[in-house]
Amino acid sequence: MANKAAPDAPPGSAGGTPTRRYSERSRQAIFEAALALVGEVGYEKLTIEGIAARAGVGKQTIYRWWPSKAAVLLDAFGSAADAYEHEGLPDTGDLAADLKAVLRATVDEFNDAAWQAPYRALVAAGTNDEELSRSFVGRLMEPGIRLYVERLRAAREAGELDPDVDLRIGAEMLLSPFSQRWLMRTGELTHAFVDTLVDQVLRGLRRRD
Amino acid sequence: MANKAAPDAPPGSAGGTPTRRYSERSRQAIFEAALALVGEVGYEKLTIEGIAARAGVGKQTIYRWWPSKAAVLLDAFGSAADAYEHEGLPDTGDLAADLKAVLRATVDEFNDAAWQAPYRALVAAGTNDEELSRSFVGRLMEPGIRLYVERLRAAREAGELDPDVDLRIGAEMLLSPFSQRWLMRTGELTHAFVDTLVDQVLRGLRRRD
DNA sequence: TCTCAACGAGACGGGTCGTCTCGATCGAGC
DNA sequence: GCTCGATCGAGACGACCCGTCTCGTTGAGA
Repeated sequence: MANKAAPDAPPGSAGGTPTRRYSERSRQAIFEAALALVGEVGYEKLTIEGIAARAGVGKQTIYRWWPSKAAVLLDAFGSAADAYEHEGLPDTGDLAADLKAVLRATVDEFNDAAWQAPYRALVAAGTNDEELSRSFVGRLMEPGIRLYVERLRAAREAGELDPDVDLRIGAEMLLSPFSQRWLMRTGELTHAFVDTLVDQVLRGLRRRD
Repeated sequence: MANKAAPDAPPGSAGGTPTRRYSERSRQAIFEAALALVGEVGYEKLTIEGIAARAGVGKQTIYRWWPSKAAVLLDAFGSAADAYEHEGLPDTGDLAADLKAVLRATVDEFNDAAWQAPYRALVAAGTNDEELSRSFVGRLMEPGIRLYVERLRAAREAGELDPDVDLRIGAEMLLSPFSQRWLMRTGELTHAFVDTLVDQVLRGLRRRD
């Protein structure tokens, strides 16, 4: 079954299909309009008509390629995220320091207002739409989680972590309290918080001497 | 500033204001209609008009008391949740067993379809609406988190946990991976998962011998 | 140069929004 | 019991957005 949230990119990605017609200009205009508008009016008041008008595009052009405003945002966000490809977490040999550095940077990123509106909008939409959330998780979240799992695996193989540790759950112990605080505003997102979190999580994962 | 998501309950709670007029029948009918409808058509297609029609109530009666459909759901959910007051987590002296028992029960509860729609809807709405999310967290989530913090505190005072442990973050290490999996569907919610999670979290919190 | 799908633009019926206006209903105070 | 006034159920109203459907127009592929 085709992933309705990620339609074929018209001219890009040399697929098997002959090729769609021109549209790249409209595509970019739609992404920019969607991201700008969701920041201005919020997700609830974001409309397809509004995006089309702002992008200088016909409504049909949007309806032709995306099934919902959430799908437009997902593509817009994914297109922006693809820009900086993941190159893995740093590995200086000091696991705690590496994790703290990355998570501190992520704190700053998540406290940036420009980021918040579209990202929150996507999570919210995915909460109520299972298919969308699967696309969202698979495209934007899962790769990030795997980076942490891999960094933990390297530490385990270096003898730093207990061999019996469940790496996936270990990564979730690091990331979920973080994203939960941000998403549901159950607590502040500070450098001190991630430092304590990293220390307390690693205490449980480390090999006993 | 008044909490717009939780208007004065008309006849209940003897406040300073003289008293609102009768409405309890309508109030209950609105809650029942809202919860039933959100389960049938989902949050996106839930409308104020629909709730009013189903409850046999004028639209104005809803608009008079609540600012949005999310606020109606929050009150409906809170009113249902107030029914079974929290009486604290079990304390048999075996922390791991107690936590596993409670979290396993919570797994079953969260896998219940009837629960999911309104709860997801509220989280989603709160994601995009800061004030709503603060009401939601304060009224429905924070009390639950505190139960875990208190159970951990009892264990720490019994000498089971390290005295330096941050209880709040400890509780989040237990609960956030859980709710994250449920909310964003990043993984399955099973008894085996919570068992491993509890073991792995407690490994880090326990006092070293 | 010709062809034809995608394009911008916008008309269309249907539905919901939030506000407003009706009598009717009921609690509070006399 | 009677008056008073706020809330009640009901629904009309204009505005907006939905998703579909035409229009000519544009531009890439043959």
